[in-house]
Amino acid sequence: MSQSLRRGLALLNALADGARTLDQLAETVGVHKSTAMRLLRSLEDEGFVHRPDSHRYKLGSALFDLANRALDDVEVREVAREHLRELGNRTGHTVHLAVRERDQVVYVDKVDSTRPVRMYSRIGARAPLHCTAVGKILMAGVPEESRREFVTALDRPALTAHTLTDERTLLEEVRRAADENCALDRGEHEEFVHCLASGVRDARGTIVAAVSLSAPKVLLDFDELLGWRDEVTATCERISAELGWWKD
Amino acid sequence: MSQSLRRGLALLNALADGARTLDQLAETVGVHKSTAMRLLRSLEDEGFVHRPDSHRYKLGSALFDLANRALDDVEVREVAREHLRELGNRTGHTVHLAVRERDQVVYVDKVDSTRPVRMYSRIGARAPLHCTAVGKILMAGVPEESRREFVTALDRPALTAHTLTDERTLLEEVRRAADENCALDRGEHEEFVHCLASGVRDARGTIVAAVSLSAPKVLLDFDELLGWRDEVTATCERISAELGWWKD
DNA sequence: CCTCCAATTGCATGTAACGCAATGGTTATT
DNA sequence: AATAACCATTGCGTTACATGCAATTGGAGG
Repeated sequence: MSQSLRRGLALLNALADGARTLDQLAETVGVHKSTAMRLLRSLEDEGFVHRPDSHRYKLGSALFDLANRALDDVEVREVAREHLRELGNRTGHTVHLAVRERDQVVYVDKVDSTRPVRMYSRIGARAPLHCTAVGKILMAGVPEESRREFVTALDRPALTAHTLTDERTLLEEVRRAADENCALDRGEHEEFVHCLASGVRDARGTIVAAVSLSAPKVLLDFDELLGWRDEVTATCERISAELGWWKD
Repeated sequence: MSQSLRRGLALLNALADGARTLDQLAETVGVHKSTAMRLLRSLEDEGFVHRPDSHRYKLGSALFDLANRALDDVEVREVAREHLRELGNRTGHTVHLAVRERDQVVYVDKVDSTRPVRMYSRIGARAPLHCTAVGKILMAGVPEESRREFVTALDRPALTAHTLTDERTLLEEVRRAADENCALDRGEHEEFVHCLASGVRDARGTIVAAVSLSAPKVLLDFDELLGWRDEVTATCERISAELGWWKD
């Protein structure tokens, strides 16, 4: 179904990690190079692909444009921006804003750490729900009646030695996240990084985003991280308030 | 050629200004709704489209991801980042980093003005070459032998009363931009905004990007703008130096 | 319970996309 | 300078794929 569209998208994905030549692209996508060329031509006409010179293909600006317009569409982002910056300044650590998309976390904004040792992350990056602090918060936002089912259905691969793969334990963590509006990731996603997250609610009380503070363990030990807890939840409450939510 | 791919991309464009329903989308791209649905399904599978609920389609996170990875690929961006920030802090006005893509300017980074009156712009946005300061600089980067031809071939619509539509005048401006590494836009793109730009060179001496300072005329009169000229060119020289260029 | 609106599926048709192989242009190699 | 290697591009014949239609399902609201 929509073979050529899928192939076109595959080409874009292939281009995501740098410029490629036609043959390489044809190869990685698994089509004849003439086919690849015709697809690329369409992509180029629409500005999704750019050719700096005749035998190199790169991603084009239509993509930047689209993505940034789409990010504008994430209303919470604009509201949160200033608050995230402030949290970043106060703590000096990396701050993320994340939303849920199906069974994944999507980072929609971030404030970089001011410390020399920075984590690598990128707006638009995605991560699993089960092993991230933001993920736990966002799962806590799933209506209680379907939450169990949702968590059960989730793929829960162990990404580090600390990843919670057990359904019961994870459900318990999510419940706690829901109660306390605070969740943790103790190196469950990346061995040497831990995070603390809290949720943002809109006017209807639905959790629409999560804010997290992350740092390499070498820079910030666990107790210090917990020490920022109230700052993080307060930030979320301020954002929620701007979105029209009143804490009952 | 690649009809379905083109249609798929058209769907993405249609989604760029907000969530839409299936029928609306089918309508705007001019296909039967069953066709639209099948295309959307492919887009959704690949994460380019997201359905928050069953009858709304939005742009998906694959797009954010792709775009931000592509932006990482613009090497000059990373190098420039800090310098732009500094220029922004020093001047308090909006700073843009732009590259050329065919016959357009693409903004790849920006630092927002600290003033209450902000201009609206967005990373990934595109603009014409002939009526922007960055555009003139980037055209100055076109090799001299083909420059005339390039400028001539350009569409030069008048966007404001001040837009230079005349080929000779524009060529002259571009030549001056090349000589002085400085170009101006006196409300030629947006009536009430003026800009000053300068170029960034890579190790081979090629102009790979332009840095501009923009402000609404009400905030900054023309002489004040010119007063920042040396700051802007110095910023570009620092960036160029980091890219391995030595001024001869 | 019925109505309305939007999403979805099955099916028959024809076109649009495909792979192939040959050509043309540019850059490296001897 | 000649040749090899690489990459992009085009014409062509074939068929798989995408399409529009019309009927069906599913949900929201009265």
